[in-house]
Amino acid sequence: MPKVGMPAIRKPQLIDATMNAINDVGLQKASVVIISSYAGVSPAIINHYFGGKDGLLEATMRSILRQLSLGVQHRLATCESDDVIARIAAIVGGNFDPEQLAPKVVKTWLAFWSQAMHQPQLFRLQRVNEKRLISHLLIELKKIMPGEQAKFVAVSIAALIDGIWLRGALSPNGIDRELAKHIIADYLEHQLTKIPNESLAKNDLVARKPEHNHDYTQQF
Amino acid sequence: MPKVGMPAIRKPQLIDATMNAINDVGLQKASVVIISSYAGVSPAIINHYFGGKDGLLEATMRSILRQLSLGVQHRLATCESDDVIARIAAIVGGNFDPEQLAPKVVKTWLAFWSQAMHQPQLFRLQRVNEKRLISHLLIELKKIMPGEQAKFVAVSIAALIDGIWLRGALSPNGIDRELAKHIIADYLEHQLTKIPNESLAKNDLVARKPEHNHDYTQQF
DNA sequence: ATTTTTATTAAACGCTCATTTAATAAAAAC
DNA sequence: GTTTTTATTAAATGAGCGTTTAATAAAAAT
Repeated sequence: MPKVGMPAIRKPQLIDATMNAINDVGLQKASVVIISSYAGVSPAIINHYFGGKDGLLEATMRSILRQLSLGVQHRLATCESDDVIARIAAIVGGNFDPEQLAPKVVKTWLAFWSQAMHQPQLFRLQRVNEKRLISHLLIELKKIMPGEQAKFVAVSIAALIDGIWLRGALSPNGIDRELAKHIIADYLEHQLTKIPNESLAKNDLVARKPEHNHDYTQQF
Repeated sequence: MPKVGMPAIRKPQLIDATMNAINDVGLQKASVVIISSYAGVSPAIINHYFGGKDGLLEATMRSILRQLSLGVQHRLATCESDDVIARIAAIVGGNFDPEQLAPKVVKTWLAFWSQAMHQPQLFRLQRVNEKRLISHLLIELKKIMPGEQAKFVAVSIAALIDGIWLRGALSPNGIDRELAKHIIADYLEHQLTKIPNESLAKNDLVARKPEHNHDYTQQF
């Protein structure tokens, strides 16, 4: 008994309609009537495919997160595994992918970001995404600097990504991809001059003089 | 005919109730019934004092923004006007003031941040606040580095502030004030080593080798 | 060819929302 | 001390919400 429903069109169609509705009227006013009218179908069909409005919203967020993840993966795949700087640029570039910067995606992102604080399922998705970004950065940074510094730099770069993204989201001009990459590349370049000498020897990842006792990656 | 209504308690009381309601149930579910019950008054009184729910929300955001502005002003007032690093630390410190980091303030902030994209009045408030931060930073940075670099550093620090703030807002551990200050101080320290020599002479603010032709402060 | 399952909708349902109305009581003005 | 203004509420109002129901038609399975 095969379980594939014929119209595999409906789900993506409704997810896209959700983003367009949020783009136009905001999450607060994006009712099932409005969303389904964007998709040209009946409101009741949202329950049929997603079990309710909440299910549709969660699926929409998942869709955006998956797209982001794929973008980063693709870019990483084109880098040599020992070219750390290129790989960090790939991670950053993936987060500033044109598709991620489309107004409807940006507005949907931000809506969910604020919504996540009061909806456990969205909150979990958000956290997974945050941790993955930090984790990707840490893997690369630890190849070239002590663990403590790597954590510090990872949370700093993550903050820069989110901060530039957030500021751009509310700017009439949108997000300037090239400026974003420039700021972060510049930051990384400066941090590289700070690597203690003995860490440049292979396999030496011991942190020296840890100024904080924090686990930065837990903090964020 | 004096115009001062007696209960000047009501407005702040309702604004505080609004933040508490948003903290507990989120903006989406913070109805006038819920908010007014937090304040222990009738829902109708919101219309009396604020002309409607929108007026109350705008007043709440104004209240938070004014508090932020005052915090920065106070800290700046305790700095010598030529101690640029201390003054930037004051601006950063004001943005990470304990009062601004209270959960109810953080959640209200974030709710408005996402709401602002679809509500012109909130959007304007948001923009004014963003521009003021950049402006404060620029005034200080221009004292010690070329204009182009100052703009670049200003938007970078602003992005760090917002990014750290945003990431912390969604972290179970909240925002780590000291780590935030450390990251930004560290960033600034590195930028200071990059100042071209002739700019260290007094009154020389000419930008050299502008790599971008952007006006960064417009971009954000 | 008949049955069963899936896709879809229009309409109804019950609920909650923000706002208005009408009324009352206290305060201020005169 | 009477009038006017202000503060406050309970109740009514009407619109909009997400979801359910009942019905239909198409597709798949038998």
